[in-house]
Amino acid sequence: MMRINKLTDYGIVIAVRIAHGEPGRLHTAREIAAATRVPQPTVTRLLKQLARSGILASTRGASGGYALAEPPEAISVARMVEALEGPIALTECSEAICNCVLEEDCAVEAPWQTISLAVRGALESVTLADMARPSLAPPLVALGGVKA
Amino acid sequence: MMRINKLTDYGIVIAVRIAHGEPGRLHTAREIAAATRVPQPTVTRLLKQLARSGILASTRGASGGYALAEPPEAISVARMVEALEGPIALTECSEAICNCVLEEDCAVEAPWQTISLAVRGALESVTLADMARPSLAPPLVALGGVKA
DNA sequence: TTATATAGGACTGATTTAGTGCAAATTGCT
DNA sequence: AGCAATTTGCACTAAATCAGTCCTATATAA
Repeated sequence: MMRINKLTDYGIVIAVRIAHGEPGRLHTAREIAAATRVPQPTVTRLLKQLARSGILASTRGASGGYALAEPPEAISVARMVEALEGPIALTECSEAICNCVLEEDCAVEAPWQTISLAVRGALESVTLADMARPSLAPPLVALGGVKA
Repeated sequence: MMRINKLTDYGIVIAVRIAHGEPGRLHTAREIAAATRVPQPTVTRLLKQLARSGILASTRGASGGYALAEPPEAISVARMVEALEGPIALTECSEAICNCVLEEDCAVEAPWQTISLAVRGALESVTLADMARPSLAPPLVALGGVKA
């Protein structure tokens, strides 16, 4: 396991979808729901969240919609993950305040912070542009929905 | 968020606890529960799991208990995480078979695999020995339970 | 044979996550 | 001015996962 949650995954798929279009174009929640097959209320929620954290720019009213607020090269996966599910911290102890009531063995804390930083680095180094451009990555067979 | 679950965290704290003692010594579930303040049934469960995956060696019967099956330098955090919560995969798509029913935008898959590998590398590079030796890490202030 | 431990599984309650729904605010078009 | 399309912001429900417990069987030392 050890996974980011499904909503975050969807959120990124949605952002990738928007990145695919021409830069300035506006995308409505409905359009994206249809294209990604993610249920519309969920799409709506994710778009709001991404807009609130400055990754997407929203335009209200009729013929409104969402567009990227910055070029896709400037948006890291780390930023999207943080926008969608909060600070990247693998254990409770790697966050600011340690609530754990374990013994002094909780000196385990420091290594965890090191690990969290490394993970963060990994997420930081991949951008929305990388995600949107499928086959620049090594031949890893990117077929969705093929079952067996 | 994006965290490993509490049980995995406990499991590692438990392993660290065992690593602290003299190499060959046996530790019972009860002893470890008392030392770590993790409820005993939970400790029992985690010890079993760690033993089954070969990280701990168990001795049954009276005066039995658990010990590390290998030197702490040989046991990576990645291995413990995998023992406790299965393969490290950030999204469903980064596992062997992709079940996602999204559109072809699921080319997102390949970058995720890259990221998963990086994360795995981070977890791989820290060993139980590192975790057990608190202050070799930079001065990151390792105080457990301090609230405000 | 008895007390102490691990082994393995089934079960339950609590927490989190995924998904839905609705009323308000904003804007373009007629 | 009024209507339709669209985002905004919350509140709510159902489902999945997680944390924790318990029970029975097996092994070993004394």
